[in-house]
Amino acid sequence: MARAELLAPPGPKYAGLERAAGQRIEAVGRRGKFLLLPLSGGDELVAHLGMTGVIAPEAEGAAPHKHLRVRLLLEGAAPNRLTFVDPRRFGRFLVVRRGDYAALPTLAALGPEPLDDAFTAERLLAALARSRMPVKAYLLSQRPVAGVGNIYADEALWRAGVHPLTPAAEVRPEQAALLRQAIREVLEASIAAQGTTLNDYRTVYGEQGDYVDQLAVYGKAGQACPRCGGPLERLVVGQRGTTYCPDCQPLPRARGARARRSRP
DNA sequence: CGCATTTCCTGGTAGC
DNA sequence: TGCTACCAGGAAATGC
Repeated sequence: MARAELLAPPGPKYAGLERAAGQRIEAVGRRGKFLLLPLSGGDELVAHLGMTGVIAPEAEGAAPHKHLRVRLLLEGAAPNRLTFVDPRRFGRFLVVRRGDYAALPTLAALGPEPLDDAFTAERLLAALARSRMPVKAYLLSQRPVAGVGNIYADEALWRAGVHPLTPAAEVRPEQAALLRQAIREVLEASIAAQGTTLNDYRTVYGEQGDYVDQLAVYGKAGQACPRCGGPLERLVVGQRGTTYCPDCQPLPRARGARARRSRP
């Protein structure tokens, strides 16, 4: 590419872009929610869309987007300008030495790809055994498995019948197997539907994702559980809004808890 | 090191 | 209409 232009205030989210000039984009890869584009000079462009980021070609002759943060000037015939637009600036778009993820600790410690064969029930169980966090919060950390965000965590936990507050280390082996399968099914179905468009998300072709029509619980507190018909409830887990079915996703009785007699 | 808390950001919406 | 207040959340920074 000829150059990477930074249109946002400089900062760690947009580090190293000046080094991209003159390097060829050699591939387009992905790990979890991170896009990885190795560059010919030994660097790597790392992008994360956050919640509202969009990577798309820039229309000829149009005014720059209000929230344009980065513009890549590519060589060759138009369309040869690729933009990163990100209203809320939760996204990242930076250049690092290839494979050097010191500035991206979540990427450095990312769990297995959910659709890889390596993501087995046994591996998930072993990962969960290492944490005392609520299972949902631990899933969101990206460490037991890559790529599961707030929407898909709620959907998968509901499918597996696992309460989001279950301590990760107390998830039973059979629950881990159900959860692993549920994560894979939810992600595969969402990919087939081109993702979940709540407000902003668009595919690279500008299309909305239709998985929103298949959501069972996310954002549906107070509505009927599709499985049992009871009311879905809302919690906050790991600072994130969480919807679940109290009947289909029972919290296991705390280990070592004493039986307590209610006052007559 | 593990985990809880705080921070970053803007658009949308509720309430007055 | 215009104002304030608040909420949404992925990952990093900070604080124990």
